[in-house]
Amino acid sequence: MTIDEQVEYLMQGADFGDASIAEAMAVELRERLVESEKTSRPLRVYCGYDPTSTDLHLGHTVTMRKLRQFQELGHHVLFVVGSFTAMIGDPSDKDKLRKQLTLETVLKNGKTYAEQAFRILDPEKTEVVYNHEWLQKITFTELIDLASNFTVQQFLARENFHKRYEKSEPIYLHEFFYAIMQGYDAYHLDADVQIGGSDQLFNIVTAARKLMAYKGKRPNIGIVLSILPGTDGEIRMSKSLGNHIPLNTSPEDMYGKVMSIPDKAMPIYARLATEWTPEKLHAFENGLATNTLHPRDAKMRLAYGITSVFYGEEAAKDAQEGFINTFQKGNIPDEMPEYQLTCGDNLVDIMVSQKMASSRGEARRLIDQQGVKLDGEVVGDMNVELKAGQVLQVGKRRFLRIV
RNA sequence: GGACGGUUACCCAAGUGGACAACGGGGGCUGACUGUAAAUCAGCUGGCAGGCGCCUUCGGAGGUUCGAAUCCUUCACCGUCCA
Repeated sequence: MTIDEQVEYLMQGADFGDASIAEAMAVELRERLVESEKTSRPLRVYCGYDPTSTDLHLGHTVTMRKLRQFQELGHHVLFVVGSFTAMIGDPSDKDKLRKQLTLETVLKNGKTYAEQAFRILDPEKTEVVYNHEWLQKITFTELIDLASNFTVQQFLARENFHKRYEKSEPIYLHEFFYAIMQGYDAYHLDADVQIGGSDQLFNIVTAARKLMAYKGKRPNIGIVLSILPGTDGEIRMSKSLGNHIPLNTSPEDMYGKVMSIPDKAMPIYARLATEWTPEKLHAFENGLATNTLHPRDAKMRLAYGITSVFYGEEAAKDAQEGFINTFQKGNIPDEMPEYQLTCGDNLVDIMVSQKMASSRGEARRLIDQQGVKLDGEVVGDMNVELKAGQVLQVGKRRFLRIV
């Protein structure tokens, strides 16, 4: 790739919310790539992850994939586990205060984080570091020195603080330190580039650059990426909102979940969650925009693309075939859980015990709503006799073979 | 330390003595339709129960009342402001 192509590739999916910042960052990135090539010094690319939970989802992989792109181009990645910052709680992604965690929890979570991250990152070119190792040692004197570079107004200008301030909601003093800590990470690690979601714009571009400059280092370049929306297509993907696509799931489930996103979310998923090249991406977007690509086929391509990243081509293909067979043709899937019928079992009980309904009331409701089928026939009577060999279907996607 | 406000189901949010298992929205589920688990439309969404019956729920614990999410007491947590 030429340098210009590299810049395009690396800036793909970026969203600074302001064209002039985007332009400035692209220019700086270009300069540094040129420099790196000349001196054969790989760039140090930093992204921090606060391990507040253990299960990664597709949203977390957006920045990881960006790191991966840098690795492909020969650069060095610093995977920072926010072992200290997670204890403070980043105010960026919420308009509410996040609860603080213990170091023990954070370290444990961090470990599983890094493990899952290596599905995407190249371990050879990744350095995993924990920021409590240096942040914990900062003295009050140093902190005051750092803090004196910022004004309260700068922080209040930031949207999420501003909103809370307007609504008279609490803003804790320690939340201001979060940005300073993140900036200190970049300084401490000699980062050339820092990756983050667009909620990190302030931390990366304002705080870190300012702090690095103050400490006599060259400010890092920020690459601020769009936020991946959840399966609802609206709000950022998050486990607590229940709109996430987990990494630890089956290929079928991942494929299906991608198929369930709204049509309008397809372009952003393609941009942020696939490994597609800029050309492939453009073709996809153009196809959708000009209606030459059928939305259903587009989404299938997307689901396939995303699933194959995590499970490989084979599994993605199987998942796709299963999807076509079951949902498009309405056939019964090849594989499904089995249930050993015993004398006296009735339908409602089985549905509950096999987790096809969360309560007997719900099971009845599903039957009433004609959502339950036996061998393809709608069940009208909840006292039907079950026989071995039958296939029980609840809704569109829950199946059980009676044995 | 003082003044005031809050705590409702998965989430947001109504409800200020009875008709409240609790408005509305989101989410989830089911159905119709379709282009897919998209969009749209309709229904469902505490538990138990083969009828309209019972049980648990509105921060916790007590109390008043025939009757409370609603009133009183007290405790806990959260918040804003003043000092």
